[in-house]
Amino acid sequence: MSSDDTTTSGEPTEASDFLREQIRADLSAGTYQGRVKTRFPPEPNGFLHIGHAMSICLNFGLADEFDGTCNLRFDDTNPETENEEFVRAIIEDVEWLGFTSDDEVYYASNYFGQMYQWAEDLINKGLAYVDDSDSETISEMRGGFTTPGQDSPFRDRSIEENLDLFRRMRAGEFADGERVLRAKIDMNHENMQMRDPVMYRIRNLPHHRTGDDWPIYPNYDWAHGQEDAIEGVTHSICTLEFDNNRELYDWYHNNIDLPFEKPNQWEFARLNLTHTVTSKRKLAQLVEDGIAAGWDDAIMPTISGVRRRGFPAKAIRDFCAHIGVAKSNSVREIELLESFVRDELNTIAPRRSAVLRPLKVVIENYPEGQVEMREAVNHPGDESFGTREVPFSREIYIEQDDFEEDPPPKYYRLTVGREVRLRFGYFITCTGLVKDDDGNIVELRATYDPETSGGSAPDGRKVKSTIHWVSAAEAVDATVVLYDRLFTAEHPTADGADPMDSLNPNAKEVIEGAKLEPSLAELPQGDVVQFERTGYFAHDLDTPMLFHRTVGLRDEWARLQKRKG
RNA sequence: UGGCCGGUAGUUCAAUUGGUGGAACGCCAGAUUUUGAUUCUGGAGGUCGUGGGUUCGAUCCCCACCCGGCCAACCA
Repeated sequence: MSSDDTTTSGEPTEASDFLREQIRADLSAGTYQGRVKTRFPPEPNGFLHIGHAMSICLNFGLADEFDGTCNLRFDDTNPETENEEFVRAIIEDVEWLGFTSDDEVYYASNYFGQMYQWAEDLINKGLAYVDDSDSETISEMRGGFTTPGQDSPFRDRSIEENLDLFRRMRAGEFADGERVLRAKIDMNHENMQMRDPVMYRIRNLPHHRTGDDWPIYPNYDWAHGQEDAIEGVTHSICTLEFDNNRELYDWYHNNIDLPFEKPNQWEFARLNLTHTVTSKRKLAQLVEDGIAAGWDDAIMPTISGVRRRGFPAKAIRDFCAHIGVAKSNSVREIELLESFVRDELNTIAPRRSAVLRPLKVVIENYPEGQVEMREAVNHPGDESFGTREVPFSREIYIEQDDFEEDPPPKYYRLTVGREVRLRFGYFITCTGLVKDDDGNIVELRATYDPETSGGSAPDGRKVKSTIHWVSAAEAVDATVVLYDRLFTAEHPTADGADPMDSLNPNAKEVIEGAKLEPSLAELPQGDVVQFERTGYFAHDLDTPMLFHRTVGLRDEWARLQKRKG
């Protein structure tokens, strides 16, 4: 696999951090004969979330920068939770992020045979034994941080007996949980990971790739480092919480015959975001509880979710490059990610007109039945986007927010007696309003000034604001979904809190009957455009005329209102 | 409670490794603007966790303490 060449664009200066320093040091010292090989090793037990993007960009990015390679490898060692659907989704997400699989995809399950062989080697060296204890007993005998562990009564079995028992485990003679294979290290080690860790457990369960071939499955520590070694990985980069596992990682390597030089494990801080959770278990719960329609619902902080929502892959890559690799636990502000999304979308998204909450305006001095085409620029900052024509007529819709019967101070938009500019249209003056029996404003009356067709008045008079609109008869209807932060708590899991307690009931607002300019009926699904003045919107991947607001525009007026309380 | 990792603007990270601390986002103000957007300019904002020590000089080295994270699954 390799990344496309846009990955490192926008980062002209070579980044420097403890990982890159290390790689440069290894390179100049001639370690691994100048090879650099990394890997991204997801377990296929859920969809990738935004936190994984960091690891993906790091591993593939590093390989790219140092002329190395990066393997996409599925750490599929637990048949209880894994499946093919997750494998497919993960491959799709990695590719979408910009890292194409022009090479093969790797699977830990392909190495079960080799791992088994190495396990027998360890037994033969007297460094592994079969333990008949149940899991509670093993746990109790492991001791605690300040109390030593106790040797299992099965710890000193003969090599022959261990070999026989292990082969029978492999042959499927035992029930789940009946026996395990353990490394024989030190039951009084200060690092708990080293107190005779379990290498294999019995699970009489079909595996999505190996079927019923194996009744025993390797545990993480026994599997991971060996997978790295088999693939010739040089720099095995994982998150901080595996720090304690590094000693074990090394121990295994030091006690088996490696096909390549010993890989090294390095830890960096996982990416956490405010107001979101990045735990597969919690994400799975959102799906199970029906809060999300699926792992790829636009409300989800998964890669597939934010893709549906309209986040550009480049924005995510730039975001990851910007925050870099840290060695301390950190939580990034979701606003920072959004600012990268906004920044990217600002340069690539064509502008369109759409009225989310329509209020009809009848322009009384405009001829009935007449429709004229107005030229609108597709991007005010980039002429190459060209122009398009939008229909204008006597009856239009404007945003409900753009009219106030009793305007607060500094409100520049429409009110009775005030003149504003219609974007790409004329100046109009509101002359009156129509209310229903309940006192709701249902329609506005206005007049337009034909002299202002060019966007300004010949007499030089100014207007304070420009509002967007859509011609009523030609408008197309759409459903628009607005999103707010998923969790109201900044740190939803802080102090052991249940994130579900701070789930934002207003995280999703569905607006039916939005009025869009006609050209939007032809917008390809998946495309993202800017609805002028209201934000960036993605045309849903599956449902036509369903739009997700990717992110809003910066809104000075809203900020002003909020500040006033 | 033992081991390991970490503590630098509001926030998250930098600082070529002993020579009076930078960026981004956020915030504030101004300019431009047919999006209250974009763009541009400027500004506020720091007892480098605390206390000692070494040194001409410490964010950096040493010691102690405080705070946060991870580790006692047959999950990864």
